[in-house]
Amino acid sequence: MVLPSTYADRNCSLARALEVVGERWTLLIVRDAFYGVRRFGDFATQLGIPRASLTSRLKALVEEGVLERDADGYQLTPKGVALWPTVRALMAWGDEFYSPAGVRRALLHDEDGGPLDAEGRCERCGSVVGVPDTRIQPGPGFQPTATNPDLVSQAMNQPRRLLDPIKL
Amino acid sequence: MVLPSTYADRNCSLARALEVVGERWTLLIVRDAFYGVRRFGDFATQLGIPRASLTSRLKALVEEGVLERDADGYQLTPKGVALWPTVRALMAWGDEFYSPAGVRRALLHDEDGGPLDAEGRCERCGSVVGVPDTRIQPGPGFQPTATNPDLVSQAMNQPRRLLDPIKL
DNA sequence: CCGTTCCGGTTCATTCACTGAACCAGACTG
DNA sequence: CAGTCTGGTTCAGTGAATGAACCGGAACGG
Repeated sequence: MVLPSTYADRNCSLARALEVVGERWTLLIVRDAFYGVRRFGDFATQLGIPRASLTSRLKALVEEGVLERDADGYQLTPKGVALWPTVRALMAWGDEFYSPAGVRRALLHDEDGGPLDAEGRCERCGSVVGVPDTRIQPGPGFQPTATNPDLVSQAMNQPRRLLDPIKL
Repeated sequence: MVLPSTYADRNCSLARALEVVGERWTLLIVRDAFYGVRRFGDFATQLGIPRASLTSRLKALVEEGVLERDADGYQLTPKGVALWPTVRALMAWGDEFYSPAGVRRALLHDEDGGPLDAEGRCERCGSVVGVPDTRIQPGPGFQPTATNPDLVSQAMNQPRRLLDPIKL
């Protein structure tokens, strides 16, 4: 089962979408890609995913056109970037019900620093903020890891714009 | 593994959310609950999920407070209803990239019949439409099944409001 | 009463995928 | 040319998903 293969209901776009991004790890890989992770080894260390699983997931995502591969590694295609509302909605749900101290990662409009509302609109200037103009940074619910984190995580925890490639 | 147990990154709300709704079938069960499915047997026949898997998923969702069980079966809690933006975003993504003929299920404001935009706002009256006021019905990309579908699917394919229990 | 059906499961053997550790090959580096 | 970094592949062990069969209580039906 490269993909979770045919869910029965052919009329459900949700089922179709889940065949692509519904497997364990897949959406976390996509999230890392939004954070600017590009290289195989960086995905592996940051997620703690077995390398064999990572290979299989990356291959599937490239075949589906969610990621594309170039000399620098893997990055999101427009189709992959279109998954942002999904990722944002799930993160918001997780923050709401599993992070009593507040959001772990805050989303801001990079140009004016205004916070984004639930629909991804800047509360300061009112415009709909595109993915590359979105800044992500630790929020009140952020918990610094006791053990010193790997370099990739350190880079990811700095305020940064989405899709900006991580340089080490 | 009742839940996909600890993804490494404790600072990611997405990982936390996926521990709850990230397993195969789980989000489809939640979707069916939005459609008004309540009974064990109805979930089983509509999804084609193995009954043992269904038992395990329903139990996990009840334990997590996403569903609650009563005499009529299972239904969404407020925490479960809060998953609607996630489900909507994934359905929209699936429609956009895997349904060339148009959306398979259209979302409308039940009161005035106006279509909903990407953020769940009624394009006719402009108000943000709550989940119980959302009507769902077959859209242009809907494909009637060749084989005659089960009664549950038949009921689900009629225009109906979300959360309205299915009566057979 | 007794038999039947419906419903919501459980049990169990099989299959399949995920895991983690080890291995490997090409590119670059000193 | 030896060593290391990167991006994998291989493989055995384990645990979860699958599907078919079984089960027990409640609600009919005669």
